[in-house]
Amino acid sequence: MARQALSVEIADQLRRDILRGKLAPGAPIKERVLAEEMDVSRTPMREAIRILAKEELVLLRPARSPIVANPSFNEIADSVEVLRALELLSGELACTNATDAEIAQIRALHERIAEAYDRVDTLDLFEIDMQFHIAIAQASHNRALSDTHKAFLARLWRARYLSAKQRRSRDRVLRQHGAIVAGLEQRDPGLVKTEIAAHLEALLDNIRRYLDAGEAADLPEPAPSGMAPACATTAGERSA
Amino acid sequence: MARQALSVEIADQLRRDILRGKLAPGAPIKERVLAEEMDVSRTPMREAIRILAKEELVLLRPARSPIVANPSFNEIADSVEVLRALELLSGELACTNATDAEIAQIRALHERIAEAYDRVDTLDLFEIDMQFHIAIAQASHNRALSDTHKAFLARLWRARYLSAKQRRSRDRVLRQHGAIVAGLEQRDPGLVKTEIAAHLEALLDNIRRYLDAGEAADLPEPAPSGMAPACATTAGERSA
DNA sequence: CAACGGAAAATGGTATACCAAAATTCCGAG
DNA sequence: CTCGGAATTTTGGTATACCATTTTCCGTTG
Repeated sequence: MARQALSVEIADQLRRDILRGKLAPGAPIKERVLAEEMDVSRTPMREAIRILAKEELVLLRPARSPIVANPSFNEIADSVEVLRALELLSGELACTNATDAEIAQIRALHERIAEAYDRVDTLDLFEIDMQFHIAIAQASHNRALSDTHKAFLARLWRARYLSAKQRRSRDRVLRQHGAIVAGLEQRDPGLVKTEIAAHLEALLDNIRRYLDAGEAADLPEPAPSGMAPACATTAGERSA
Repeated sequence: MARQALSVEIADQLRRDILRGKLAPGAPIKERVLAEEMDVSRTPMREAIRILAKEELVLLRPARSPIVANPSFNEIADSVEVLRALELLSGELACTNATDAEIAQIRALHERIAEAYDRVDTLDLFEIDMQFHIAIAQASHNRALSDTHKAFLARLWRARYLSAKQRRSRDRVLRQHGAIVAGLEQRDPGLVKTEIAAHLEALLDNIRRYLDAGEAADLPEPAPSGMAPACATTAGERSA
């Protein structure tokens, strides 16, 4: 028996396509078409779509094609607010529960980010950044917390990725990461929480700036109603 | 087109069965058998199981029957800790964002609980209690928050239900609910947060007490139908 | 008698066929 | 030329059949 792989694999692929922009926000997800393209049957494709729906990367509409989520800034801000609460709790718990080895690993990730910052592709850098934040959540030794935190990170993946792509805050990011690590090493919840809050505040600022710029420059391509043809276009681009 | 109903309906039914104890913690969920029993095909049954898995009411195991979740006290405590963070944020935001009408509705629910406390079935009372807490989260006007909060409430449904069934804390519950409502009416985040924290602290105490008593009295009743050996085995592994 | 091995049954994952509702298209009336 | 409605097409939901792996249990063997 294939170890529960196919639908998960499909979900991973779809997620990548969404984040890379191959499937634009607002574009419909036609399970039949995508299943054909990926050469799988509709059943695992359906499951994959459900997985992404649970991550809020796609929106399920009753009796309609699911569409790629296209959250407004306010919706993103709401998610960031929840993420902040989760990360603050993570930081606090990690100060108590993390092992020295875990903290050392978090520092290692921080240094890996610093070392790679100007060297690697944004997406790769972004992956390491995700690991950094996930590692902190896991250091809380609270599975419910780290899982939920991970889910929100996934949900905000696109927004965070677009923010990271700007690369306008190298120094700030590294400084804040460093401060968080230092706070963990000193087991100082206050310090950790302060820095995490500042970090997320800056993230939100970055996203706001990007969306403002994007609106002016037609970046977020709203695709509200007239995207029926856009659908075909996007689907066509997909195979390219 | 059936409005995406069947799998959701099945999920609701399964959830009820789980919470009512018809499907004991640790019992395997055989999609074929259950589909037969409910007279539906395996496809929507599968989806229903995934829905419940996402709520962490059932555990998906690779290449094995899913089983009804049987969280340890520590796992429940972890979830409650996250729930607390979510409810604290909800309360704080609700003080700023809630409309007067929403707060009035929350008060109405509180009074309905007080009125019904000694009159109705535990499960019914519990439903109203859920509505009360959900209403507060929704009053935050943060969809990501209220949705996540709702998910955790669902995840903790069984533990909270078992706690509520004891009915040992009528006065405390009503007093705390009243204080939360008062805090909202005064738009006093400090008061609201204090009371919510106390409320959840008490919940956790209640759950701990129940589980302690249950362990002594063999409460986690083994599976009713013929899957006794598998149930015992799995449950044993789980807690280990 | 216990331990091991293999055949058979059971089970979850996948593919496909069918159905009903919704969206779209197309034709005819005004 | 426009508008309305019916037929067609499209699409998601459901049922069922098939496959691969896992589990179970019995017979063999040391």
